[in-house]
Amino acid sequence: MVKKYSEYKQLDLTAIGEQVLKNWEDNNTFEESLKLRQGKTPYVFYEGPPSANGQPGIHHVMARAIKDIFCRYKSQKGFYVTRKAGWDTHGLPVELGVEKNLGITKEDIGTKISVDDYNKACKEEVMKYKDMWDRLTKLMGYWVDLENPYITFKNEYIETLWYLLGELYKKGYLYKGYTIQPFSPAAGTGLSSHELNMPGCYKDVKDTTCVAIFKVKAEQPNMKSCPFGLNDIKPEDCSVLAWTTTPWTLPSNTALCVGPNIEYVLVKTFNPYSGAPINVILGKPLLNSFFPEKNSELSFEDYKFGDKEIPFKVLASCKGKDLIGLEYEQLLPWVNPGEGAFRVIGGDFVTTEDGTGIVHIAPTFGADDDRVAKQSGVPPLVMFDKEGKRQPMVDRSGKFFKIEDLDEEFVKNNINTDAYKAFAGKFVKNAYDKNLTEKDMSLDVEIAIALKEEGKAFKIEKHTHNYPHCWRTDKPILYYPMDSWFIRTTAVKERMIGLNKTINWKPEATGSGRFGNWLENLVDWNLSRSRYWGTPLPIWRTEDGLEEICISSVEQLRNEIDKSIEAGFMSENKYASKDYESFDLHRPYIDNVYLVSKEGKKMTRETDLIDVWFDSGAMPYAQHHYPFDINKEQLQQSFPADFIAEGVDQTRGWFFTLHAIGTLVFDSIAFKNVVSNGLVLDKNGNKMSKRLGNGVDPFETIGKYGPDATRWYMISNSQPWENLKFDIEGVDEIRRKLFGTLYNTYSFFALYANIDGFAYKEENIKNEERAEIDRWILSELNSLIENVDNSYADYEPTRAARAIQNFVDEYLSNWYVRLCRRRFWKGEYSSDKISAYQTLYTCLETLSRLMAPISPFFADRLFTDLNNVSGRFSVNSVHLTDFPESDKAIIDKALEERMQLAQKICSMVLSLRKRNNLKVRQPLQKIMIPATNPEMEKQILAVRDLILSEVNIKEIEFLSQENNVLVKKIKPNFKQLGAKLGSKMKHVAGVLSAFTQEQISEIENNGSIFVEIESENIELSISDVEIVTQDIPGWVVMNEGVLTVALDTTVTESLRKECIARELVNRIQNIRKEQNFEVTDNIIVEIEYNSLLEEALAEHQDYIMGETLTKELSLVKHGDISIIMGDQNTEPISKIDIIEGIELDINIRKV
RNA sequence: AGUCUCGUAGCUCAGUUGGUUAGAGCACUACACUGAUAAUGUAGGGGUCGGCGGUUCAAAUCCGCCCGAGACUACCA
Repeated sequence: MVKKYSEYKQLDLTAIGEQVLKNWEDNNTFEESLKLRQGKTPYVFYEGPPSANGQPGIHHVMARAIKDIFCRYKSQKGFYVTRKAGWDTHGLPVELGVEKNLGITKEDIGTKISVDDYNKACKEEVMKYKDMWDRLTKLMGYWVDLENPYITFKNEYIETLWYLLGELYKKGYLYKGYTIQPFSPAAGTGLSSHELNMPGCYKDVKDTTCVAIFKVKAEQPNMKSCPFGLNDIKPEDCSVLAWTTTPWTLPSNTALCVGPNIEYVLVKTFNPYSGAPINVILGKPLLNSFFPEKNSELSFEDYKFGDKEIPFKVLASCKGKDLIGLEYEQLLPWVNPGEGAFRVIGGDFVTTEDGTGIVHIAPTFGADDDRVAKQSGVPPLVMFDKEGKRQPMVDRSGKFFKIEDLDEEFVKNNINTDAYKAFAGKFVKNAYDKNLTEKDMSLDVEIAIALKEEGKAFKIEKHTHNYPHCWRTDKPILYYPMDSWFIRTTAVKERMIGLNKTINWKPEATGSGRFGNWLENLVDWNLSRSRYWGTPLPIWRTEDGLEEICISSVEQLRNEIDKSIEAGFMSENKYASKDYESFDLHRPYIDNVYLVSKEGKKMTRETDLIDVWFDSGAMPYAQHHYPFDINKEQLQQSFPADFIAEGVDQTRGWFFTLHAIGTLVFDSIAFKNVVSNGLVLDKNGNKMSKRLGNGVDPFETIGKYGPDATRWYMISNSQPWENLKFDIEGVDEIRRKLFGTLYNTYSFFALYANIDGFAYKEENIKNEERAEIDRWILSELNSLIENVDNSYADYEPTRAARAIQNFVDEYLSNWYVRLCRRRFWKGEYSSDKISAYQTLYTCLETLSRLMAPISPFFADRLFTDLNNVSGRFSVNSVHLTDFPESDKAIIDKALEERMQLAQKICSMVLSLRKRNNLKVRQPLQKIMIPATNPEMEKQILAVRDLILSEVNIKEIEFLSQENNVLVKKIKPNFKQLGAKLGSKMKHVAGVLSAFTQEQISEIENNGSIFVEIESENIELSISDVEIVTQDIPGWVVMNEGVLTVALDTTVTESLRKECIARELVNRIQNIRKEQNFEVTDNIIVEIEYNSLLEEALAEHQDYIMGETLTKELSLVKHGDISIIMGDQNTEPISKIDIIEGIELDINIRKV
């Protein structure tokens, strides 16, 4: 039995999704697609691991569609594309989720709940929505190996991380330092920026602020001359003004920071609190906020201490960079910070919005401060506690260190006890001191007063500013130096920048801009996190910090523990077994491991966990348990990645950590191509959020519109890296426009191919023997293949999708199928008909292969529906076929151009008909086209028949340009003339627009013409201008660009008869349809007599009968039709209206 | 605050190296077609190309500033 093409009642993309998914599962199609390519060149893809502790959203469909598209595409291109899934399982959100579920806080860990149970809860929490993720992955058609994912909490995974850290340690890239982090003395804990960004944390508070006077030193070893160019002023008579909202940090000041490009002034005035004459330096833009303009006229001689208005005089000005290096005396000489302090340094972040334009730098209490101080080699002000540890001036409870808590030696050598003792032990914020209230005098005030008394304060006032508070205690936080482990990324900064330039970023700007800038401003990677649920830092230290070890494998750990047992620091080795299921590398188990140092001292693990970004950045190696399960050669099979894709928010996340670890450990990029996709917003452009309830449920969308429409919409609507405004109506539009059209085209094909038994068994008809329109659509198809192939290869899925859409709608459906319809149902099974079938079949089959990466389900259905009959491919899925190859020999650009010309002409004629009320069914005699050149005439002639039949016209007449009935219009060829004439362009344009018909003829005939512009003769050649026909008197005319079409609107008697014949055909077809005849049924027709109809029949009877499969056609007198009503065969009489105002009876029955 | 991206019709988007009527689809209105028919075509309205300034004979396009949206990084005297 001949197989039939499946025909469907209607398009149901959801059902297609489900059925095709089932086929894939039944046939293991994904595995097959891999097997098929085994041994071929690998195309390496890395899955950026999602965290399954949150539900997947529609944006995940977006990100995963992009990943899937290129993996499928490359697979079709013959590469071996393995795709290992992964799960990101560590991190704060997991901890917070667990705490919320169990109703506990961090403090309860170890008391209300054992750390053991806590970790168990984390493992469960992190996989909470795994099933949902797996379901979405399958439903949306994302092919990734879910059976063997890498999971970041597995011991094997962690072991690879330790190995990598060990490598970094060996290279000296791992070190302990400190960073300035938000710290809550009230809660005694550091805070993450995440916690700081919780609503309500930033509050307006009123604090005492102080502008301090920093006296310039007499000796200036760094300055060759006075930066202000003044010789008569001694340095020691000058001072620098700096403002602070936290006067308690002033004793820790070690530098002052100016903006290199900001202008500064030296101002002569008096100290408002002492009346002493001084010269102060401050930012010029801020001059008047300290010195009202009017006071510049006050007399210095008349000033008396206590006067409200203080005179001032600007002596000179200079740039900030000129001040760099200026040394000053320590403001509050309590503690000696050592060499290099008390200098003016430069920093980009300095503004002149408030303050003095000069920033007081206390490196221990500000992140910016710390950074610029390090850059300039300025030391922080630190003290040493009893244990010999470096400490800032403030301890962890928020007070200045008590002298008795400090190292005696240090106190003796570096502390001015007399000055410091008055302040030691005081809390820097009253909120930290149980014995104080906000009404009591704050340390800020005390210090400000002390400065005032010493003549070192210029302005003291209350100031309201926004300051972060601890979300748990509601008390202000401090920025505080905290111990941290770092990776010295700055050591390979240049290398990272260099390697980044070899990465293909989509879009390019993210790579060079956002990522590039990030690398330019690279700082060392702070690895430390004070948490529970994460990868532990594998470093053990002796208590004095003099000896340490970095463990880089479980085996090493095992051996070290054995040594430790021998030394008596441990009693048993819980890591003795080689079974990775038998132990756990997480806290708290690992914290119970104590090792022994070379000197025989006990070593304790550094309690920090590492940044979870290290987990994901290490996935290229850890997913394969490198180097324990695979060696370096094997690693190179899957490193670096050819392609990764993730949201643009990963720039500083995953993209960075992949790149950093790749560079640090392997001196290599980690990925060659990266697509960073934008956000998915709601249809109004707002971010989707639970709070707003504007999120789109991916299951609902896929359930309603099917996975293909959803994917296609997301990819085609905007470039992946732009934000997508997700509008469900758009998905429906894709369903209708693209899949609906394609479905209709397929249905059309299937209908007739089934009738004719076309199964693509015949030899391919040679291209040159095919009809013009066949050659055209095949040319367009091959152009499309090339275009789509290039777009995918360039990681431009949107371009590919749009090109396919355009082809399906504009070319295939709206032109090829429309014009070729009758070739499919009319006539014998001739070679022309076979050519039509082969052509349409080829288009559909090729489309299925082109669109397979984007709409994998529909494409597969289309492919298998076709292939089940033709058996052209031996595989049972489009995803097992190769990507189509463009046949250059079939591409005929001239043909494509002239078909476009034909389409344009048709559209113009239809428009003319419309305007003149001449329906298409009314045949008309001719159209006239002025041929601009012989080439154009030739092109049109080649497609003449298509045009004529499409617009129902008998002939085309070409008018030569010399024809003087044409009314023409001339305008300059701007691009060419503009370059030539420059500023005279405007004049010439004006002159040309005023050209008479005679002048236009002159330039046409002579090839050039002289025009006078500003009494200068300029020669214009014919190529400098564009001449178009504007009108043909007596005709209805339309023009578009260079093309002009005129229509002969005369309806002759003969044309009218022909129209009647066509009307009749139309009515008969309608009735056939109404009565549900098969398209192949032959019929007998009887119509009521009418003289006009009779005349029309006389000429067109054969045509009418042929079109409608009528075997007998007769005209019957009015009333006679009813006579045969008694016949069983009879169908009811219908009324038709083919001639204006006359209704005729008609009867149609099957033969 | 800094860095980056984006801003074109009611909506979603095109718009080549600057070149003169700024395009397409959707939606809306009218008409047509009817052997693809729960499809299709044609026509129409609708734009200070975010704003201002500059370069140029010529700017949606190049430059500067500003406004708006978003992301990331910060939160600071």
